[in-house]
Amino acid sequence: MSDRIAASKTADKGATRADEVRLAIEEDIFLGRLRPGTRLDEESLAQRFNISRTPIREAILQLVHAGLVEKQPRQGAVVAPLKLHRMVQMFEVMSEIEGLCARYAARRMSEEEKQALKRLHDTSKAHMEARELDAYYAVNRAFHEAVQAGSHNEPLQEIARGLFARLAPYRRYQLNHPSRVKDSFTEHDDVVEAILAGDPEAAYTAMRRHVTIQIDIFTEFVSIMGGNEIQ
Amino acid sequence: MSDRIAASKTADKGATRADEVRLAIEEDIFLGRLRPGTRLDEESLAQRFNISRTPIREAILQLVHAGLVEKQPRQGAVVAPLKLHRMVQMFEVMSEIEGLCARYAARRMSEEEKQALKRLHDTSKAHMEARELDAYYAVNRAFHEAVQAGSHNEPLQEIARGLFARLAPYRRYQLNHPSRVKDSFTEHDDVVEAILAGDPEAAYTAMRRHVTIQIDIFTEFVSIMGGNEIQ
DNA sequence: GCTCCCCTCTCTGTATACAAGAGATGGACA
DNA sequence: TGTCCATCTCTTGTATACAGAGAGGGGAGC
Repeated sequence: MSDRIAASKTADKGATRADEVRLAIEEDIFLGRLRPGTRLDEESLAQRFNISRTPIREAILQLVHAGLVEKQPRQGAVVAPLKLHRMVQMFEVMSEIEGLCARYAARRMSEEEKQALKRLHDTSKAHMEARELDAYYAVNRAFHEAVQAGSHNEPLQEIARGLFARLAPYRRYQLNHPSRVKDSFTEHDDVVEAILAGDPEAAYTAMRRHVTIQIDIFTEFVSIMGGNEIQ
Repeated sequence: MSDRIAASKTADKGATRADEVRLAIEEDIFLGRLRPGTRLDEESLAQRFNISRTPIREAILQLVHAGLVEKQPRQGAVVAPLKLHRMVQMFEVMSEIEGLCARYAARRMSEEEKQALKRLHDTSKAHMEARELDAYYAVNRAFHEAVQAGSHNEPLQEIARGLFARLAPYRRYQLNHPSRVKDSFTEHDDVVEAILAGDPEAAYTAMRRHVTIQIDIFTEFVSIMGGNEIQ
């Protein structure tokens, strides 16, 4: 399994082993190979990546501060087992943060940025109509990132990215919902229209509603699954 | 200088050396003993705290992820030298985040929390009238933290704390401004009134304005100092 | 005299060895 | 048979040793 590092896409020149390990574990969490609650044993990880425990520890620390992993002194690290009420709170914040991004984007996006956003949106329409779920999901993410970048506020983007990363492990449950893709597209439509028109409040409202709806879907999913801790 | 760790206030049972070092460096940054741009040499720090480089490295990593320190692979760590435009962006986000906290607080604070907030506010009034600047500053921080806690949204509080930590090194410039304390108190007054009355939008507006004013003061300070990078 | 290249030296990144705490396990006693 | 305590083991935290990358200085060439 030590080929994992070599397989890492981001072979940055200056990157350290710790960075590579972090990316690999991050991906494992995102893709569900490492599920919330899973113990991260330093020694096993060291063997898996064929390196010493030192860079493993650094990688885990980075993940702890990204909120993806929890760690108690002398008691090891586990993939963050999100409590339901905390997830709802995170979605709540996410809706405000993304709404804020949209508001700023409506005011600050250049004409080029607006056209790029429009193109992304059109691409997603094609994927929707072709029922290409994975592709739609990918473009959906790019769409949100474009709006975040359009805010022209780096700290805000960092916050949005951080929240997205922490919610990502759970997001895969969402687009399975029947007709969700079509609704999602319609909501995006409102956002794009408001941003292109340069209407900050409409953009804020549209984006905030779009993300808020995800909370409903998520809680619905959870109520079906039962339990107040998702593992 | 190795007594620094022993002198640490938070002698938590489970805390590691790395945590203690992090707290110590954090305090140095907040109090201006370590100024933005200062190089953090692992070996010197290890000698200063009389421990090995390993926990020092972990502490630095934690500070990097808190945004207080910047680090390039193989080129060491420096206390984050904030660019002016980034600082303004951070204040911009901070005003929205704190406004959001106030909005939620107006809806969600219990009667006990509201009374505690009122008491804090009364205390700060006493300090203002007695012209006790440091005491006012301390209570001011407690006031903001109380509102944040009143939001009953942990991720939101974490974001607010993170931004506060990153802005703290520069905040000391602010309350020196003539009559700032009195204005600050008046603005707090509006916030308290709105929260006690349970008026979310008024609370949001009042808090947002309170923080936004700090941007003006800050940019004024910078324009006096000149330069677009603060060291 | 200036510039460019190479060497050296310092500091970071990684490996490995050691220490210490937390949980598990087994035995003894009630 | 159940519970409590001691010990033991396993994992994490820390120290130290080693390796390798960058930066800086000195010398050679132009």
